[in-house]
Amino acid sequence: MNELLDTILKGANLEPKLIEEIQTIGRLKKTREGQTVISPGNSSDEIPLVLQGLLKVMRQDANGQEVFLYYLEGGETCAMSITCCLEGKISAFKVVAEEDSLLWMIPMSYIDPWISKYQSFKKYVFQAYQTRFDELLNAIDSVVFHHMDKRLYKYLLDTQQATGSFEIHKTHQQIANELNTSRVVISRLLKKLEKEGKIEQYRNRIDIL
DNA sequence: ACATTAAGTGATT
DNA sequence: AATCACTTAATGT
Repeated sequence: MNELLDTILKGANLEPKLIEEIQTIGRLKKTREGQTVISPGNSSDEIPLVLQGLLKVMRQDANGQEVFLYYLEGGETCAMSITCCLEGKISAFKVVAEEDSLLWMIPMSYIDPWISKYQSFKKYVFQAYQTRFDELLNAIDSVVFHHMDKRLYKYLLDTQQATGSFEIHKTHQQIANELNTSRVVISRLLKKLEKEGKIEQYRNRIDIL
């Protein structure tokens, strides 16, 4: 029934037996743009694997302040939520659909057994984790050294990469919220990027050159 | 034409 | 880099 899932699993170098298990055990979930997939607190007992579309992973603090962390694209799964669920802890992450997306939801309870049972799954998880870890280190650097300009530019490039479009349809205010800064700062930095010839600006829209 | 929302700017901390 | 106060520009009704 699901060719998408098929091609994604085949591309991930997983054992045929595991692929079978994933196909029989998971369930398909459709999310509309803007819909929350995982929110901190209500510990969902399922891990999303992105089949199609785009998920946005954010960190949320006690005051409800949100910071953009990274995107999850097709074939990717949330390494954070996997490690969280292994520890039985509630995730402090929020995952929101950035576009209408198709997800394959896998019950948490299967994750741990699969890791011990399947070498390929262990590799898959660790690889996902490694990638995120490297990214987070970079993110920390940017925050600590107050490089908002670099953070912003990286955010733009990430968005372009993830959506596959050179047009970003967001307001300065929305971007400011994602990076946890003020609109004024974003406006100024975008202006700078525009002067440097890296972007073009319109209302509700930024083009990456 | 008027109201609303988005974006630009100078001054200040 | 953040905030304030204010201006200008774009859009909706």
